[in-house]
Amino acid sequence: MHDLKEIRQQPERFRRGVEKKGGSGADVERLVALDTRRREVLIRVEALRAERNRSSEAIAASRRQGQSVDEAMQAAARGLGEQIRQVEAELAEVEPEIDRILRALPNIPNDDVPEGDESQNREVRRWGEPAVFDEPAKPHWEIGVELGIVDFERAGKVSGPRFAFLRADGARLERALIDFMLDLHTRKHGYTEIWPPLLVNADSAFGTGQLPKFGQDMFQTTDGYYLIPTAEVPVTNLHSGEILSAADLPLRYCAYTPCFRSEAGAAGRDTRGLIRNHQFNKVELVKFTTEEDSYSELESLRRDAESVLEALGLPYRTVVVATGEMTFSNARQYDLEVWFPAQNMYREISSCSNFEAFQARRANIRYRSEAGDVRHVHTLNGSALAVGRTFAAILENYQQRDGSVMVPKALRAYLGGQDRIARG
RNA sequence: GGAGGGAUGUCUGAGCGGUUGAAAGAGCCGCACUCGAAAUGCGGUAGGCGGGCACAAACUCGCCUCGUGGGUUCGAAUCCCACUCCCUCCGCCA
Repeated sequence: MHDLKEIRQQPERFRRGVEKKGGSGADVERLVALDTRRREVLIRVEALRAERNRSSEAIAASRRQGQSVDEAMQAAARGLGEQIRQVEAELAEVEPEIDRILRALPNIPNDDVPEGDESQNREVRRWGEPAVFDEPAKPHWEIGVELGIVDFERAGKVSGPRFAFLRADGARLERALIDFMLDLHTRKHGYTEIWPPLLVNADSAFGTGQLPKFGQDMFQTTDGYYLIPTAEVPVTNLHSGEILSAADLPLRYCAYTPCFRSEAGAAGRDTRGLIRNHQFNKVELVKFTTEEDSYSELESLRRDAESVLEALGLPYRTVVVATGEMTFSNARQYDLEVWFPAQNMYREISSCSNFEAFQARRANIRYRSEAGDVRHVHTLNGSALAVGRTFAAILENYQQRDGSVMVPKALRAYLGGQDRIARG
């Protein structure tokens, strides 16, 4: 959510920014007009309230001196109350409309973000050499099924499309990846591990920006909870409504959770495999910091995510995501894309974003600076990594001619020293 | 599910119709003492919105806010209603 005062001061900047993010510039213009109207009415209503307060004060003063209450004074005050009620009704027309528009307005991109659609994403890093295969590389869903470690058919029977069972070494590999990532971030990168609720209320979903516009992307329970689409939601809202101390910043959290997404609107895309399932595991990094530090924290966050791929020996590239492909709430977004040999392309495995104060305003997360003033924090988060996609990338990049899959060295300790997954 | 208690500022915690936007303590900031620190003493310290000011800061005036929403009243932290959340006990249960 934006600060209405900032929009008032720089309407053109917001209009352009919102349009780059696919929002409506007309909404910004409407907001400015409504804001002007609101302040006019507010001045009137506040003057009336001040008058009423003065007369109530006068009644109180004369009571205190033991004088009897002046009927005329009371009647006048009552009349003021009626006038106030009328002007307040005008406010009640304007304010909900301002609120409605403001809450649905996307964040605006930081200056350094390339404009345009996905094709304008700017590569900033490329790491690792894609392996060369004698025969065409198999897709991970074939490898996994042939090894007996992934089962889509039975998942279809038990749940439906876009689900998977993992079995034996598959289930162990998934668990090993989660442990490996958590250990890396908590021991080497200084994050505090969190195990959050997997169901959240509507306020929390609003705080991070899933609501009001993207409710259909989440699974909702019959009694008003949402299954989290990412740990970002509960972990960012961990400090909602709080005023943190500057001395505590930055706060760095790390959380493994299952994530649930309805994938409404993704019909027909990535219907096979582990890339786009309704349920997947993810290790998420979340930071709370100051506006001075948030962009350097974004760089280190991105490095922390990249280090997972490097430790696992998976070739990847990092792109700055162009304005048209960015999410609703963020101001700058890096995507990490891992190499999938069977598809012969890099595909997203992590998204690292700086939300600046956008989420902090929605969730009301502030801090008291050393100077003593209260300001909104900047929030950041990034996947490090999406576990299901990492699992898939390992199968494809480490596949052997005999159908087995080598285990990346960094992971072997988590699999009791096992260096290969073969048909069992 | 049943019975009861509670929600106040950065935190703990008083207040229970009118100088209470709020006692006290802690924390934090400033100053004094000190070579420095600790300890001690003195002072300051809620948030939001709007006006004035050419922007901003500072300053200043006003409005709103004591879980949320509504009501009673000239006037509500204080009374009434609804809701949310937390705690205790009982029941049930992984």
